[in-house]
Amino acid sequence: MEEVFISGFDKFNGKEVAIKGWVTNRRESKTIVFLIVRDGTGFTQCVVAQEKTGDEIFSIARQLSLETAVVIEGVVNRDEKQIGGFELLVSRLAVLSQSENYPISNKPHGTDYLMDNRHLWLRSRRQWAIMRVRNQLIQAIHRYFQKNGFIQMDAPIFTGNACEGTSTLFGTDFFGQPAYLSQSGQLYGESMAFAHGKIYTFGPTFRAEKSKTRRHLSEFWMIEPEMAFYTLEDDMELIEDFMKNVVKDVLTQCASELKILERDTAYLENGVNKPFCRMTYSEAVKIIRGEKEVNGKNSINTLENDLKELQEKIRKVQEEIAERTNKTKQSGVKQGEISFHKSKIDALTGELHELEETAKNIPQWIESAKNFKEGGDFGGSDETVLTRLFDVPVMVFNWPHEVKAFYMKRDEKDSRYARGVDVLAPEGFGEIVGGGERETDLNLLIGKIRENELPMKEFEWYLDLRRYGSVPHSGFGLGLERFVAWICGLHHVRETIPFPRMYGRLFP
RNA sequence: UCCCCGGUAGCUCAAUGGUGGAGCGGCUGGCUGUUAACCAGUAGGUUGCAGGUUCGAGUCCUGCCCGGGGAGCCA
Repeated sequence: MEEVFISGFDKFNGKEVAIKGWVTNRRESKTIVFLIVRDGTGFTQCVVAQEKTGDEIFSIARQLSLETAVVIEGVVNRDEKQIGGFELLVSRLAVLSQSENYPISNKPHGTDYLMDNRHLWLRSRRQWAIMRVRNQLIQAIHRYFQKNGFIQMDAPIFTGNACEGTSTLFGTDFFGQPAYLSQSGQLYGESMAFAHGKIYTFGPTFRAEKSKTRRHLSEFWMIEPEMAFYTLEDDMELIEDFMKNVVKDVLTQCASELKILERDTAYLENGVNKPFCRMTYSEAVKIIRGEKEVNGKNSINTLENDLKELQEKIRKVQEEIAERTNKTKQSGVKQGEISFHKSKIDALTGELHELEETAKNIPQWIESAKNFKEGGDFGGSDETVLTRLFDVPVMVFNWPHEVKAFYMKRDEKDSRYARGVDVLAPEGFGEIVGGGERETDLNLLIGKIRENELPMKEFEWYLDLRRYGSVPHSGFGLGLERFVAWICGLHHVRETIPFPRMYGRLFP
């Protein structure tokens, strides 16, 4: 008997095989039991018919509880209606390990509950699909850089100084001296690029801000390429080519996972096929404020329309809830129907809360957009306002130098600006890449370090890069989890990493 | 740190200041090639914690804890 994986069923149609896995769902009737079994590589329906297996195996199948580990033998049968396109007609079945009262059912759960059970939640279908997309994206990133002559060289995680001097860092004790968990490998990346030309780091990064938003984690993975002899323009070319390639890679390799996630891939395909939008910070500010139109669309009007549409949607959802509530109260309604309406109402209530939350925010976003002061950094809402007008990622470059890190190169044509670039993903996902050209002038750098009141001594090694063969160079940082969230169309980055570490969450 | 919302059965949610409910899940039985299966029965509660107002508090007030969303900060 050949032992196979569910992912390889297509090679065994009509043949008898064995699989090992876990029962994720069971539907039973008098003479037939349907099991949904997962083996890590996929999910499949196993059909246990009493007349085929005999009474003993059939009665075992009837009593299988969720997440019981099993070994099953049966014939692979093509059936397009089933998940994965196949099912297994069971001939024999044995329990490897019984599971009782599994905490996660096929019914809706709240996020807090699911996060408390993250170690088990990872088994469920959506989470399984997300992790496979994450894996594919990581592989695609490595493939891209390795193919294009980049060397992976990782930066240290313990650092003696607060790199950019801005973020709140996690403090720790390094054999008696204060040390911090790295918030960026940026400065180390530069020195490695001067040794190897083109490098990238790929590692964990830590931020201690008490941020509670859908875009923040305390511990996340960042990819930071750094290239010698690259200008800002070269950097932007690379970012776009890189993003197009890895997104395309994931779209083709993870089509079935994205289908499980019910991801509408239109914007992702745009990202692959259409050129990204590029604009200067000053242009972006005009657009955000509504002073400049994009393809006939004005930011403020667009938002106001969004709000109207949202309010209309809220009204409809409220109506539907009222309607369904009425139906459950009418006499002579069957239990099943009541139950059906109940679950619909619960889902709608959740949807309503989210819609109301957004509706509450939009007026604030409009205000903030109208009153945006030139010279400031974009907030999350400004990013949404701007990207709402585009169906491709937007690259904003030449930022006011005050809002960017001290190492960002000053624009030679206009010293108010620094040669930084942020890439904003469409569909409200916001900034997923931040990068730019680095300052090459030793004295300008020293001035910036003083201006930011950073400890000069700690940066001496970094300044050496300008003393010994300083050349133009650029790089960028990509937030892996934000990228995964965009590709999967997820509401929150916490689902993009196996065990998220965020404000208020250290377990499991 | 600040602003808004929430905390009721294992889970998801109801309950004009007046006897705490439903669905799911569990258990028992029944029915059907089922797709979050269905039907009947059954068990299940210190309403986040502490105090206050009231004849009476899940509901009102104060403080605290926890969670969600947003601001700030950022990828």
